[in-house]
Amino acid sequence: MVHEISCITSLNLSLGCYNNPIKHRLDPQDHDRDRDWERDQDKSRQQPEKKSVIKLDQPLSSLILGFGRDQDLAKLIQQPLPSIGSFISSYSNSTSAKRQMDDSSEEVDMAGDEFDGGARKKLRLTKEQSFVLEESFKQHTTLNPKEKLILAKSLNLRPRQVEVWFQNRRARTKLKQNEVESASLKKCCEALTSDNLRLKREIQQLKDIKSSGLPAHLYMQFPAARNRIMCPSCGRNNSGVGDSGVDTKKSSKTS
DNA sequence: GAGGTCAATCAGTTGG
DNA sequence: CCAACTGATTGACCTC
Repeated sequence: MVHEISCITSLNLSLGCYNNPIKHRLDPQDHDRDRDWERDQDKSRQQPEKKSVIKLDQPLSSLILGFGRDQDLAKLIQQPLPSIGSFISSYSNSTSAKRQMDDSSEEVDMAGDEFDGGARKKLRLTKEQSFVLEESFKQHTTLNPKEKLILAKSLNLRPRQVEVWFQNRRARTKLKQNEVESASLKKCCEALTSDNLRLKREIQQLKDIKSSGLPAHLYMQFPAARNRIMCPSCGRNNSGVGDSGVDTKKSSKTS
């Protein structure tokens, strides 16, 4: 399988997001936390990048190799892969996103054009960034501070963004899991309800037969009396309940 | 109190 | 156009 990822990095904003003039409600703690990181990034933010096409026979396979905790993550920043070097997330709006897809050959300097008209633009992680985050998440659903920093640095993201990604990922994984669980519980409940209904009908049927005055050896030939009933909790099959409601299999054993 | 996670929510983007 | 997805924020709570 060949993954072809087109990176129109000239259209991406190389982490200029930190100057976002209208980034509202920024957590002051996060700001402090990320300040040092931003200073580091300022240096590497300058070089404009050209469009590059990355072909991955095995998508970033070298990254998957043993994502241990710190040491393995540390390998990320040492990766010579061009894709790692060009992990540049972008703030996109519908127009810029379209431009990225439709007009990929044209170089547009977006560095000073992150927000037009005061509209908030949303960061979209690149495929590569998402991929690495996903792989990392598969290994560990939480990050320690060191891992967070390493991952952030390797992906050209703020530590806070990595943190938020993991938070959201955990929340949404849990949500999906709950949906699956509730669906299966609903199915189970429906099955039990219909089973309960059937059993009630059978009991009524047996009562009717019994009240008709037929001898036991005759009415036991009716389906309702012969049916084997499976206990939903233990999964054991019980013989049809007679008028006493006693498990006939058990009673025959004991007698 | 610092630093972490989680739940709830908002809001921009995307795809049908 | 709308539902789904997803990045981001906020506040509550927990642990050390």
